[in-house]
Amino acid sequence: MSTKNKLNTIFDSDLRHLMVVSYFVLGNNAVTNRYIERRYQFPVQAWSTLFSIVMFPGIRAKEITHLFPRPQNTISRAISLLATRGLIRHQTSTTDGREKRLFATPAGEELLDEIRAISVQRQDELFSPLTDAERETFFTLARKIANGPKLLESDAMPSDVATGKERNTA
Amino acid sequence: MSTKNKLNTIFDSDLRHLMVVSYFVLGNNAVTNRYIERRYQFPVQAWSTLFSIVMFPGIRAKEITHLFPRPQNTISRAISLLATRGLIRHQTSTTDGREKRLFATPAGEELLDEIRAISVQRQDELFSPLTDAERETFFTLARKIANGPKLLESDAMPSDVATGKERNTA
DNA sequence: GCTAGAAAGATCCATTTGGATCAATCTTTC
DNA sequence: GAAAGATTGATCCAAATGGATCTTTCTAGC
Repeated sequence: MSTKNKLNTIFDSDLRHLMVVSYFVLGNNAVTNRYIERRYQFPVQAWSTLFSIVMFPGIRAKEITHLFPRPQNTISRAISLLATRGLIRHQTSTTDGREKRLFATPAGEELLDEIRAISVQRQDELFSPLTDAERETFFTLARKIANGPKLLESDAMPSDVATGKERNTA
Repeated sequence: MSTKNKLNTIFDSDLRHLMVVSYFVLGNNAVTNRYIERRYQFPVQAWSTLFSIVMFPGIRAKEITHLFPRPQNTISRAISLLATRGLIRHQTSTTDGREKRLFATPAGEELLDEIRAISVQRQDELFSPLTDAERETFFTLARKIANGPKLLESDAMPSDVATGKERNTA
């Protein structure tokens, strides 16, 4: 049985909906992450962070973790890397001394434009098997899933599950 | 502007197709990975690997990297972890001494059944915003994308791009 | 049947990761 | 207005990651 047939078998199984999305996103991430890291010498979350800051000048680090679901320290590190490179600057909020408002520098905006253009090309490439109408259908459905209440809070896989270790001693 | 509105703005941008999928997969992965690691004390790729082995008895490590696009050493480590736990066994191929054929033990099959049942529940939960018909439409389109020729080989983001460092010295 | 090259899988090691903790600041309650 | 608790973002550190390399085995060409 060839690898292609094995993939088809998986995509016929009871977990097919989850598997097919995992597969294409894992595959796409491998391509995207390698490219961004090699070409720009920073992790992909630095690009996500820069994107957030250019789109929403004055955004706070905490909010970025909600736009791109990554751990807080990951975003924190991306911010300090971008600041070191002179791509963003931060200024402490006047109303709350804990908050740091983030802004892109001209160099940051310029770099974002470049990466963004390449990403649009990548998007076209990735979705090229679909017609325009199909892309919109896919997008509409994906957006419904993204808005679902159980995306980040699961009953099936609760975040406070007892660990294997604890279960053994119980 | 609230975080919810920011998300909607992103989902209205030129990168919306990529962003919406990234968003829901990153979110789902956070939930799934944390659960599997906490509950079973192994990384999520160990479950992917066990799944592959139960589905396809005698599969080789190399093939698993094509079913779940992860680096080769990641799968190699998952295999040795599963073997240590007594969940799988390997036997060197009679026709090729380099190949190790992988098989699940009864304990491995039992564990897979358990995780698989939970994963099906998680799948239902994640896709609950869609009707059954919408789920099938989404699946059909996602499968087309997964089968696309540019998934793992990109023109927009080629794997042999010159690094930032090299470009500076050129 | 010998040698050069390719392929499978294990291992090495510098770097990254993310849960946990910490310091600073703000809010609430009495 | 003092103390307890919550929130933001930085930092710590043990563990995981993944590119590169190594070993073993197979294959091709002569």
